[in-house]
Amino acid sequence: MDKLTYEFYSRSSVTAIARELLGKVLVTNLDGMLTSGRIVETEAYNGVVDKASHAWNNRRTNRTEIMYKEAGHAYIYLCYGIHYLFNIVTSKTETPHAVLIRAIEPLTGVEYMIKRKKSSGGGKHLGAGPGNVAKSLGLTTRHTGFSLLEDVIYIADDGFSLKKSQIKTGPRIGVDYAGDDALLPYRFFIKDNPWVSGKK
DNA sequence: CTGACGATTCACT
DNA sequence: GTGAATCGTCAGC
Repeated sequence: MDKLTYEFYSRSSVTAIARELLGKVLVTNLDGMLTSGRIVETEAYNGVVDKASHAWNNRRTNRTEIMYKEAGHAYIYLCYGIHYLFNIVTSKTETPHAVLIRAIEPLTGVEYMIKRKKSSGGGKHLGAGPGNVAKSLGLTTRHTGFSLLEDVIYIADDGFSLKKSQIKTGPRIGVDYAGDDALLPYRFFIKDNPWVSGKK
């Protein structure tokens, strides 16, 4: 499997990157447990001009600083005090674009994913929804700043390809506070894939 | 220092 | 469909 490169992540179109991440394989090798899943749903966050982004209006804080760094880093943060959400930093340094991984189809290490979830193991809860993705793969805020160009957390192309007709777009989920920007078609997912989270 | 709240999930009615 | 869980972050004082 070919690992995605800095050239892939550093392009200026965050929406193109989010679309092209569909079908790729997200791999983590943490605590001696190798787990991976095929990406089936993503969302793009378009930096300073996107009200739904943490970096909207060039907001810089300790938390968002990682988004201003170079492409190919992991940005993971705690949401609602309970769930970790996994993002990939893209574009050039000082341009805080990011792609949120919303759902995966589990491939390897499924037994570890069930163990990580402890309660109510198995089923669609393993990969559908951004909180579940991070949970199953063992990702927490500790992993913010990790480089996806190394071997602990990375995304690879295993040759799986999608037809254009299999890729669907829609408005992002859970960002109603962003006004008009909540309507942008920045959510990308694979048509008819059972692992896509389908709330709201 | 304080208080409000979120790129969510799940159990329960 | 509704609401609780739960805590780091951020703005304001």
